[in-house]
Amino acid sequence: MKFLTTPDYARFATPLGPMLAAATDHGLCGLWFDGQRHQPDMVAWKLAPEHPLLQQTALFMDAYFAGDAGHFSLPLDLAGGTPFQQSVWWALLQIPRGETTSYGALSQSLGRPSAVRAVAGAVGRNPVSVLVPCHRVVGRDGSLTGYAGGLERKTALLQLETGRTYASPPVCAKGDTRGAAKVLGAWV
Amino acid sequence: MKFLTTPDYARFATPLGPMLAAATDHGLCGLWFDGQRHQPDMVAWKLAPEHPLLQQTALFMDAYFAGDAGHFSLPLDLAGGTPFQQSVWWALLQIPRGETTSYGALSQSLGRPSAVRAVAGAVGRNPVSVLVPCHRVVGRDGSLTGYAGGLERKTALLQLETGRTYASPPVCAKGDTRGAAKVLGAWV
DNA sequence: GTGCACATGTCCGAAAACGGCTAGTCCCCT
DNA sequence: AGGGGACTAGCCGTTTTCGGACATGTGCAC
Repeated sequence: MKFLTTPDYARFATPLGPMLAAATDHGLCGLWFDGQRHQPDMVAWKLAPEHPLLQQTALFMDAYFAGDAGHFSLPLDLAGGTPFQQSVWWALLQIPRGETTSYGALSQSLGRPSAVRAVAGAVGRNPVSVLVPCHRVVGRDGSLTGYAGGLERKTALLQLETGRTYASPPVCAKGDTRGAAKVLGAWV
Repeated sequence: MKFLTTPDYARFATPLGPMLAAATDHGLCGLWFDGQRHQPDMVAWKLAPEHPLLQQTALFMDAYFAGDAGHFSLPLDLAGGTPFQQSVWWALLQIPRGETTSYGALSQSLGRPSAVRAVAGAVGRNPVSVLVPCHRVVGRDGSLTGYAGGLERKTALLQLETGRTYASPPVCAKGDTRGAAKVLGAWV
């Protein structure tokens, strides 16, 4: 995750915890939860709470978490990332609010049916959380499988969008202590 | 239970409750009571109440439940199912009206004397109820032991065919609460 | 450069569980 | 003795479950 120009950034609060937003001249280039994986290093970034786009973003997120389903029209700058990743991220934008898709279906729609795992990796590195709805991608069997911001947040986001309740993520999935430790490490 | 061509189906009433009949180009491929176990999923089936064979079937069942013992000559399509299952189903057709046989005797006549339990499993998955007389197979000691459409219906069918009265099935056989719950769930 | 780890899905083989059973045993009760 | 009920161990095709092997682009540590 590298940016051509040094982004401006700002922080704001949400019901799911503080978020960090970043913008370049071309648009919003990042939106991360605190403690999220794959965060940028922010070297030489400029704090700019009064940046118009960042303020719009904060306002929009307020509305979003209030349940407002309005269409968002903030300019996005997804130039950071490989061509493959970008194609995945743009594809994510096609998933309508309230719906979910699977990693397999997503990679099929990208014309790379067998690159499921690569797609999953790209989804996980989506720089603009929530707005680029990587949380709408779930396992073929409906299981949530993972989220860079933590499964709790993925659950909450889907619940907010669909109105349905989702099973809370297991503390230790399938006896995989390694994974559980990671999840805990990110949160405790 | 899978069919090569998507069957046509129709529903009609009987004294033992509504039935669902299904037919392919080759003949009658299914006849189920409402709530019967091992029902097909009916994906992409076509409702066709005017289908000649289905109408014949309904008429025949009317006559059957009226006590008419006439020989039936509807074409059957028993192609769904494994070779083993098909051999069992065809063997069932050899049991004359008014008679019963046992699972053990049936498996002996099939040349698999020790495959009693497997035969029982196949009998239970007979797709064409009543016409393929799986209800004429009882336990070695005369007990009715089971019926996918519910023991009440098995009792009624045998009573109709033999004129004899059968002991009504116990609400809770041999203290097996699990089984009893299933039966209740299917019927209530 | 090399190797490894990933927010997975599909496929395939092996193993286990599951029945619309039965015959044999053991016990208890006439 | 003899009959009936509870319990057990085999029986075997089918279904379900489980585990491993593959495929893939990328970032990161050596």
